[in-house]
Amino acid sequence: MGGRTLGKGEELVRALEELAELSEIKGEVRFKVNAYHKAAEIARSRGDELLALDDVKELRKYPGIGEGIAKKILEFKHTGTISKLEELKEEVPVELISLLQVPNLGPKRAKLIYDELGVRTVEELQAAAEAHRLAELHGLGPKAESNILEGIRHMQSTSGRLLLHTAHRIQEGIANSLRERLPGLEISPAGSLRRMKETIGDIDLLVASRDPSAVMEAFCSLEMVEKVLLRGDTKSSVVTLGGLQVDLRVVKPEEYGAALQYFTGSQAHNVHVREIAKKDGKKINEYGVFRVKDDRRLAGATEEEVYAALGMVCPPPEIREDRGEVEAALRGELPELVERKDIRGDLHAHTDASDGVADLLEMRKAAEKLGYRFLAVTDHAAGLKVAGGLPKERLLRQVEEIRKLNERGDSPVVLLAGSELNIDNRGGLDYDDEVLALLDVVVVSVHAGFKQDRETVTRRVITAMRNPHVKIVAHPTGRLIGQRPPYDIDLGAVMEEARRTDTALELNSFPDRLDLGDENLMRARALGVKIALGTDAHRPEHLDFMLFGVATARRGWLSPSDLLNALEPDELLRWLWRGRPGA
DNA sequence: GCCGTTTTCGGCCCGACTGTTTTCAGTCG
Repeated sequence: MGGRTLGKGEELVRALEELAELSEIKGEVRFKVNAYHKAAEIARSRGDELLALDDVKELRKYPGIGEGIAKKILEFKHTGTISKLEELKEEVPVELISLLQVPNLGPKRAKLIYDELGVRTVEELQAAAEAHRLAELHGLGPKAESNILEGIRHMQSTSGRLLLHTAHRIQEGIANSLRERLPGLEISPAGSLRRMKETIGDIDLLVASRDPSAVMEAFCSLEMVEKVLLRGDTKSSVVTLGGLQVDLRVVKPEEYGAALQYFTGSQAHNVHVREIAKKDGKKINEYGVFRVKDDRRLAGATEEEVYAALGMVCPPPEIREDRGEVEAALRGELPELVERKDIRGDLHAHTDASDGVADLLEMRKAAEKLGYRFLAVTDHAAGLKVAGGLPKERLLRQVEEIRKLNERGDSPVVLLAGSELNIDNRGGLDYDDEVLALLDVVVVSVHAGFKQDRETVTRRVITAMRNPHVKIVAHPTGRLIGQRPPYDIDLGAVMEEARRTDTALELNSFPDRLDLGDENLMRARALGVKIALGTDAHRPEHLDFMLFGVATARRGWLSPSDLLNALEPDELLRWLWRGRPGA
């Protein structure tokens, strides 16, 4: 979406990525390309941190950043660009990067096709392939040409990636159907689904069995299978009725841990782990961990023993992104990640008073079923007419109802009286301070003006945060995964203000939001900003979305102490009332 | 380009598959 500008940190990431990709197309040695990619990854999670530094020595403390890249980062900081990158752009058109998105086409052939045929874009590539001009090139043939065409078609037909929530549901359906046919089957998701990434490309499943053919037979004959793409002895791929690709692999039980480790990834994590193994005279692949000198097998049955054989504790799948977990696992100092059982309540829920479908009692009952101790009722405030925002009088009545319900003392769940207020164009809120002073939890969020410039949006949010009653900023970037990009907001400034004013930022756990996302959560954690998990439930079942909130929190390395949700109701209320007039 | 209680030079992750070769490069996960 046009107007959005990138933050300086994001621009650095893009510059380093372009450096990597253009170098790759140009044919630089792979190791140099890898070094740029690695630096881009470091910048992705800690870009602002890097740009705050002022000398090469400090920058070089980050593993993966050496003299050359440190100088480039400083150059970028001071001039806004990197001369090496500008030189590369002279030699290699930057549009060629888009060709690397085509499956079955990598940097070598992209360069060849550009040099020989002048092809720069996917459209030109398709035309060249259809005219059979690719097959004439040295090193390519008719097969390669049709594979590239197939790749372009695939790219155009698949609208993109699935939401984690959707992929998770499909995976559970498949696993349950297989277990019905093969009782006691050992089956696990692998890949990005097991790492609980916010979107999933295809579903990878792993099975441990001594009878792979029975598993293959059961898998390929599932009702939800539309088409079998390939069926081998230990690996099959199918397309489901919904058009989603599912890969299933079967390994021997003694290899299950190694295979799970291997197929869970991420790629970057595995590369790093294999480096560790190699330096230690060992080798790791999908079949096990081996000692190089005599090929002796050291581990393989469980992931724990696979990592232990390399002197590591087993990092939870959610953090296997090579963002420092490998080093931490070697030191035996992995963070204590939040778990579902640590969550004592939900901090964002709607009832039928605004645009939800269930009343206070029904929502409270759903919270009881989850073993919660509190539930924040945060219906929309007066200003948000489209969502049935509550007029002041209706809100006051709801607060009364909530107080009465709590006084009855017949539920383990304490209801918190709250509101989700809209931040208007000038940072103002729907109700007066006298009304806010009656609420336990004041949540604010942006619901309009998504196209405003960075400074305006940032100022709106920061102005709202300066109201001492305001304790939580909901869905801080406003993105809808796959539908709407984040609005242009300076999150660094918002996080700084959150720390200063003791305001929590939300991790909205609704499946298409997951806002803040993993990388931003890591930034918030580094700054000591508190996070509030809320499902934004509009019906009782939505409270279950907490699963995805917790998973995302884990991907952001959050511990129970980083979350308001791990507090007991009395501790939470103390936090929510701290520093407010009338408290 | 990065990195080093086995190295300041010579390494740098692993295996499978495919298609195009004449022994292997490119791509993928």
